Amino acid sequence: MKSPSSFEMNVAHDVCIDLRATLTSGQAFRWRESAEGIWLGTVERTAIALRQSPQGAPRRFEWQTFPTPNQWRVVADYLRLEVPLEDLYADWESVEPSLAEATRRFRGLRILRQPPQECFFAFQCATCNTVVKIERSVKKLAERYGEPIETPFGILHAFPALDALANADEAVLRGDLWGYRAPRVINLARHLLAKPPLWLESLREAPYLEAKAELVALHGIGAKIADCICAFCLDKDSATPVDTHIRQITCRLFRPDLEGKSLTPRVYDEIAREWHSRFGEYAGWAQQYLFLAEMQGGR
DNA sequence: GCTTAACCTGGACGC
DNA sequence: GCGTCCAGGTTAAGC
Repeated sequence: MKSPSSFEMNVAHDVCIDLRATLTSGQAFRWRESAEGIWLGTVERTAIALRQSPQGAPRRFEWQTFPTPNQWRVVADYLRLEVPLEDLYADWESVEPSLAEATRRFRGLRILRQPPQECFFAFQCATCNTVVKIERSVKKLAERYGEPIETPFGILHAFPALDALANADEAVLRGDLWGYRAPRVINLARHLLAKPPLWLESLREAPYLEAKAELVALHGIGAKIADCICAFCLDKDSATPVDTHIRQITCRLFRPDLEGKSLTPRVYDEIAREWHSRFGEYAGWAQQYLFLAEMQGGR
């Protein structure tokens, strides 16, 4: 691995962001931190290096892109820097004081605008799985089928193209920790190939419920995965994926009456409506703070 | 409209 | 060392 000093980092000022919280909050699975405290990841065919500076400061960070340098738009778009986070905190805390502790702890946590295809397939892996294993599976998938991207830190891999996934070997995928999800990935890639080009991307323009309905119509995608895709790559800021953790948080904070009830479609919708009625247009962002607090416990 | 079982697999846990 | 359980769900069948 070459020294990271062989290139120059740009500096972004006056931006409310916490890179660690954002990149490790369970929305994206392929970011890794180098020994120098630089976060490395890819967006389509661009590799990105990010570093919080100075250590822990939430209003300034360093960045660079590879192989084409200085692609600020790619970075700003991915991190959704256009969203005025600090205005949202005030709104949320006025309606729900219980959020104040999480917004203080994870100040600068942002929802990402990921490449839709990577987000779509990464969350196929999330069913009955652990975050550590999801990360490992998605990494293996990219390394096996994705295009290499050269960086000063070594080779990173773009997320695989649709036709590579459609033609993937099921036995190989199963061996790469995808297990019973392997045939689902291949079938979904073939379904997407049969759609008009950029169909997934076009859902960014659709209203939330319409986009979700399109996703749920695909075999293998239920309400939770559809909401993850809507929230983490399709700009649906009010989408609130209801998983086992969110269900527990909701019962504890807002709806003790739902304790012990199965997560049927009716209960799922009821929980989602609860978050939307409290936090409105950016309910998915508010939810992410309490989700991360839950995942990290009292640390 | 709800419950249940099946679907891979690795790590945590109890014994 | 071994057995059991569980983990960011989805689907289909049975009631």
